[in-house]
Amino acid sequence: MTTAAAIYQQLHAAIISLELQPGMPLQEKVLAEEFGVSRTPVREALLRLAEAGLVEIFPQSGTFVSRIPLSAIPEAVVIRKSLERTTVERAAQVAAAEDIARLDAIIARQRAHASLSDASLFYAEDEAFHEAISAIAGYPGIWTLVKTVKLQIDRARRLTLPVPGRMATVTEEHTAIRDAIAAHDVKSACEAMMRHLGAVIPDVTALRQHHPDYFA
Amino acid sequence: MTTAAAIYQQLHAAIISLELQPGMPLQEKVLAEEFGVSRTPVREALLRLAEAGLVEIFPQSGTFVSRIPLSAIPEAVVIRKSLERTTVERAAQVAAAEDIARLDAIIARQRAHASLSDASLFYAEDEAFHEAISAIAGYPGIWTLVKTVKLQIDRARRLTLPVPGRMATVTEEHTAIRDAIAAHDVKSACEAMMRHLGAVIPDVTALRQHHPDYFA
DNA sequence: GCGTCGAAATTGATATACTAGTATGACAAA
DNA sequence: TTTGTCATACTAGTATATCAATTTCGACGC
Repeated sequence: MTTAAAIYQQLHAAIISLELQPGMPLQEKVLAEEFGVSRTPVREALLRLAEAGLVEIFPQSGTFVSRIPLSAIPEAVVIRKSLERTTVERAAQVAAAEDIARLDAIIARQRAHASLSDASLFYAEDEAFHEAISAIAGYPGIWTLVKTVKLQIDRARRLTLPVPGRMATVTEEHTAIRDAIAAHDVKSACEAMMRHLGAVIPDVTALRQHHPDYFA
Repeated sequence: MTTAAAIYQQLHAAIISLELQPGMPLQEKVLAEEFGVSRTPVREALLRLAEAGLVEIFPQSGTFVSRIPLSAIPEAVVIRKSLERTTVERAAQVAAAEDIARLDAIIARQRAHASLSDASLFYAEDEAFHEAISAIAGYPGIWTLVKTVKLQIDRARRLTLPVPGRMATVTEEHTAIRDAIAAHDVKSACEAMMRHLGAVIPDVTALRQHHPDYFA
């Protein structure tokens, strides 16, 4: 992998995890020194991050970690629902036994991580579940698209307090989706997915009070 | 606008219009000389094009105009249908009189361009129509997303022979969508849009015969 | 308090050079 | 003839130094 790609990944992860706070300045020169490389790969990484909406570049002025665009979050949720409705409906139509087995394996790992309260591993399996449904539907590119769209939602969610028992709730919702797919019940698969995605919308107003300068 | 952005736009247009043929090599050095700039802005433009899937960069080897990924086109159509179903349904719910007027204005211009057989202006208004629906629905970002997804579809369509009377057909389909939105008839608005988008799928097998080396 | 000027800072772009993979073709060996 | 190896040329990736263009911001004078 190239140096630029590595820097992109590191900055990407740091911004998503809020390790780099929204609004924080990012200077090419400083980053280049920190990473021990020249400005060139740093620039490439920042340009890609700007396209993803994770940093904002103001020419001849400065580069900053983007503030979370609260106004765009409802639209992002709508887009995600639209796309994942498509994948789950198709998956419910075409899923084979081995596909269900894959989903079961993911849910099982999720349960294990939930019982150990390992949020990071749990989150990874959550993503794997949705990605698997996209793959089962035969539309793997849709998950790629969803990932880019859900970026800002995830950042906002990181700011919400962890709700006790939420991992268990998510696992139950996943199980409901899995059951509907296994039963080839398109309608209830769709409904279960909509319930699941509807529950993930962060409480915008509360966030704004606690972290006023994190949002645009 | 920056030099890099200008170069990006020029290359983007040239690739979409097939002026730059799929598979054609693009050398940073050569492009830099042609545009009369240094390698840096050319690189930035190529990197953005690579993210959009319009060029393929093979490190330490070469950069090429991407071949059209025929296998990805069905998925792109599914994604577009999914997203535009969402916008048209919402638009049918919330459209005001002035919104309908905007659609009418676009359709009127389209009719004019069709009667003069000006394909390029007609195409621009076609895009404006879908963009307007996205805006009316309150989800302008969805059109941005659709634009990126439909890139490869558009390239493939450029290779198909112009069908006589297609402009008239498209205008009729747009009118049907407009009427359903004006009537706040969500169901038939959706159906009209699906008919419209279903008619745009290029004939993949025929293309492959005529331009075998344009596809991946 | 307000407007203006100018220095400092930052990204944008250039030029050059070097590194490290990759493709190519010639050539030798089987 | 086929196969494997090697030398070569070529390309993108990175480094470095420098200048340009623009914005930011504080000092200064009014």
